[in-house]
Amino acid sequence: MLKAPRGTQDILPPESSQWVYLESVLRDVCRRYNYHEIRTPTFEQSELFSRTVGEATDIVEKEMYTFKDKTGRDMALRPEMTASVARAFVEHGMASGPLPRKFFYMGSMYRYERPQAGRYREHRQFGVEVLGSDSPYSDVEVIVLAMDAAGALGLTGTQLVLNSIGCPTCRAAYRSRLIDHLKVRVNELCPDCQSRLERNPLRVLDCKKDACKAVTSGAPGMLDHLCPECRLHWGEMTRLLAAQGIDFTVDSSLVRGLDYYTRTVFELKWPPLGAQNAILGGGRYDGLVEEIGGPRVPGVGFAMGMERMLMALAKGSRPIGADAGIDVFVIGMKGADSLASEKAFALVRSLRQSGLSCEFDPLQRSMKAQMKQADRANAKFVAIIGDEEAKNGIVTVRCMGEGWQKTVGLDHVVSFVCEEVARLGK
RNA sequence: GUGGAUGUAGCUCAGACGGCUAGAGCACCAGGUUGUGGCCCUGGGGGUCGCGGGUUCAAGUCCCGUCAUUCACCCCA
Repeated sequence: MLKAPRGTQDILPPESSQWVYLESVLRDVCRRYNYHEIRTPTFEQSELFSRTVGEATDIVEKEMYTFKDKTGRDMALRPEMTASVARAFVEHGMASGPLPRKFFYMGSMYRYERPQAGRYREHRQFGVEVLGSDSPYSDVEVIVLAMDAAGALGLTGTQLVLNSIGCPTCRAAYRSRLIDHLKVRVNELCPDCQSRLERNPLRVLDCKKDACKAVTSGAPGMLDHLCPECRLHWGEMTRLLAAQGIDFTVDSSLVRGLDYYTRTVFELKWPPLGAQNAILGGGRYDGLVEEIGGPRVPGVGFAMGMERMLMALAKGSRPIGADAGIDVFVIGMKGADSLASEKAFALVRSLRQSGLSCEFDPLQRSMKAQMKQADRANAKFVAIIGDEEAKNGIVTVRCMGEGWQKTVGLDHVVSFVCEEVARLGK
């Protein structure tokens, strides 16, 4: 049997309505923050990601879905969105327009990983990007946007974790200092960390192995080695966050897995989710636009794992997205001729054109069977047209909730039902 | 990529030591009411027991492989 590829999933009704709900809440938050939607291609030249995300990162090294197109160009399904947004920003000369530009996006990302709960090969992200502002206010704006989005969705119990990884200059200095410190006891580190030592020493800091923790416990912290500019930015940003009443914890071991980050990095965690408990993550990327050949334009943003958010909402606070029922179910009884059925079908269309949600049974089953469907569809009203009604130009209207029914002339049944639906709605 | 657990109907699950036509609840369809839902009763449809090998007179049950899901590592959203 044919199955959906590993790590992918079908989103079926009624769960799909939860996605619609999630998307609508996020869009409304973005409207209030004046962020505008950007849509970019699902695949890009592979080079875009190897240059920005980083040649030596797991994402580029072993998780990208790459392929050659018919002319032999190296392409990749996008593993993340920030590089694409930056590319579009440069390609369309937005740097010479008003700055900053503020974008949001929603879409599928692709990474060849071992699937587990909260981690998929195709997953959907919502995210925002601000390009053209190096102000700590922008860092704080995207963070409070994230917090407000979580709040608007009713998610409680999240933890905001922050760190600064400095700029290329102070990070390089810190890096060699850290390597020097770790080298002294290199043989006490786990094999993973030994190989990480030269490639990505910051990662050694958040290794969970006790042996490594012992070695790193006295290690210097990045925050103590920021250059004056980075230290100022960090200080301002944390001060502004605190002034907004945002609780956060500083975690000097927080390192993001993409090379383009500078200064601020953060994650919003929701512990009950288990191993994959970061609902969203992001940070500042002041060198990214330049890296892809654009001007010096700073940026900051985050990405939210939408599946993870839905998992958290389902597991936590309150259920969402219950589908409301339909307004009217029209029953057309199959009689000696098809007159009643056809009149019923015409009525369905009129009701729909008038703005009501309406359903009928194309299989023209028995009255009982159709009543059952109406009940299952959670219909407020049932309109019945059988031989008698068709002949006399009338319709029997039944209110499912209140139990009554009456006959109404076919020519004013639409307005009658509209009024009744409005009455129930109050 | 590494390790553990799991895989029987659309869904949730039963199927002691291998042994007749593989079951239940829910869902679905029909009938009980010749034109009236929710409750109830009766009946019905639906399963290559994830897939492929092997052991055996006999495999849903045991063995191997494989695919998928899941938990953790890793990584990240």
